[in-house]
Amino acid sequence: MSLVETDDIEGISLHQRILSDIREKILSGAWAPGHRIPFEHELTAQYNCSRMTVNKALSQLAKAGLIERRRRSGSFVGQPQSQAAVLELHDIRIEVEALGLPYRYERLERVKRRSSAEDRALLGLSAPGPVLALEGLHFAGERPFALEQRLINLSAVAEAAEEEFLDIAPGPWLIGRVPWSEAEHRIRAMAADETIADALDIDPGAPCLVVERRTWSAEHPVTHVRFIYPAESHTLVARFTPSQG
Amino acid sequence: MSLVETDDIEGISLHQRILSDIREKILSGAWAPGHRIPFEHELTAQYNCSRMTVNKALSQLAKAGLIERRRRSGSFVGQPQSQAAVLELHDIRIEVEALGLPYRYERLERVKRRSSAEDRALLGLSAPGPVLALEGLHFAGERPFALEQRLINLSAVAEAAEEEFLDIAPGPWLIGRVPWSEAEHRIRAMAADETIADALDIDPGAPCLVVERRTWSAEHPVTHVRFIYPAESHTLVARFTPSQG
DNA sequence: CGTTTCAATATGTATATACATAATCGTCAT
DNA sequence: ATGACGATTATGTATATACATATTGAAACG
Repeated sequence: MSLVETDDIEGISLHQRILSDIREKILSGAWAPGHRIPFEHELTAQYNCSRMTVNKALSQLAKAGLIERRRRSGSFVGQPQSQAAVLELHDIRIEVEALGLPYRYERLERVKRRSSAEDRALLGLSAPGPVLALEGLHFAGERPFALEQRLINLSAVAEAAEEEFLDIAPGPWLIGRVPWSEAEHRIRAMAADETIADALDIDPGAPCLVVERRTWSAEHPVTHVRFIYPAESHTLVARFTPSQG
Repeated sequence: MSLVETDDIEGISLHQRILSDIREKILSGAWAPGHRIPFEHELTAQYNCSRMTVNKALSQLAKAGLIERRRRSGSFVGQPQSQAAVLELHDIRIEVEALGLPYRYERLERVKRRSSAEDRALLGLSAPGPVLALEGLHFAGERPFALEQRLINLSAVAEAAEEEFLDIAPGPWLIGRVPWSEAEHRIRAMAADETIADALDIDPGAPCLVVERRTWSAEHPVTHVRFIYPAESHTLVARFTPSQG
């Protein structure tokens, strides 16, 4: 017999099989939260493999949050999975073009200023500094599709100060330039006030979907953006399959 | 010198350090998409460690999608990250209790019927069959917090037919019983109609956040639920870090 | 009875090694 | 040129081993 077991009949590696066996037990409810799963040495015997192989599977399950491991005590099924879903946030241009409509961006306002207290709160900045405040409209055909209100931290993205953003949206511009390491989204419903209703050509008080995003690059706040969609124009879609395969 | 290197001064393991060093290079833009990162044997030399240790770091980066690995060719920085965000959808009870308010669920309606065409469209069913239609209110203190409209496919969850759901919400009940393998969410804004406004004790036409979820268990549609939140009562939050830390 | 100490135990990380597998490159024959 | 083929190379998976570390449980001690 060769040193390396080749039970690899179905094209999946052994640690993957161990991983999915255990995941199955947990997701099916056979092993309830808090249940102690077999020790590494027991699985080693059960699968007739080395501890390293078992360890690889269990480490991955632990990283995914499905199990919790405690030295000397063993590994336990984690508490009810928080219902996390992967939310895809497409570029607005892509969304509009997916509707078969011509896309256009139009700048409404562009102000360079020292950050106000409100600016700093939105960006998550502690010290004052230069910011760029932008407002623009995304069109689908002739109809306004979304209003964008954005702050850019010029201390983090100095080049943005030179850019006019007349008909290119700041989103794509930033993506090409500043790699982001972290982002936070807030999604809510809101009634359009006079200004927003005017820009989006809807009735004041009409419901809107608001998506706010804060972005960091290596600990530095980069931008805060608020997209305001008329209720009819937008639905976010999120698909979810529990824990990676 | 001991067999195991103990450069573990800062409490992070070596493969973790290698991983975050490389991630840093990628996120900072120093290594652009398509750039070939050093071979395992080069990193082995650079960090003065074994190939297994380097491999562990690179495998994790690959699983996270930050790099792409090709046999015989090497490992390459992946293409621009798709803007996916992890959206946490908590149990409503948890959310309410996090606000420090007492939680209560109250059933408004419960109808068992043969699925209508609309029911089948919502659930994603092709053939007719029995369904349970539920409507209920989630309270935070004395105020309505969310209205829930739910369909349960009784062909998939027969036990639900016997349950009254008078003051236990169908969500937690289902989670304990039916493991779900897939879910789809739709999020949008909507104006409250007469019925909804009445139930939530808000003005007709007031903006609401609507979260709809369809759930499958092993290919079978299980349930469709629509949560309707008054705009003030709810903000979805999604945090995102490209590739886990 | 409470506390300290110590051995046992399960996991965490790393090593050196072995073989498998996929892709690429150069060589050689057609 | 072109295509077949084998050598080379980088990654993929697994093994056996070694030592670290946190935590538990029991024994020893005051």
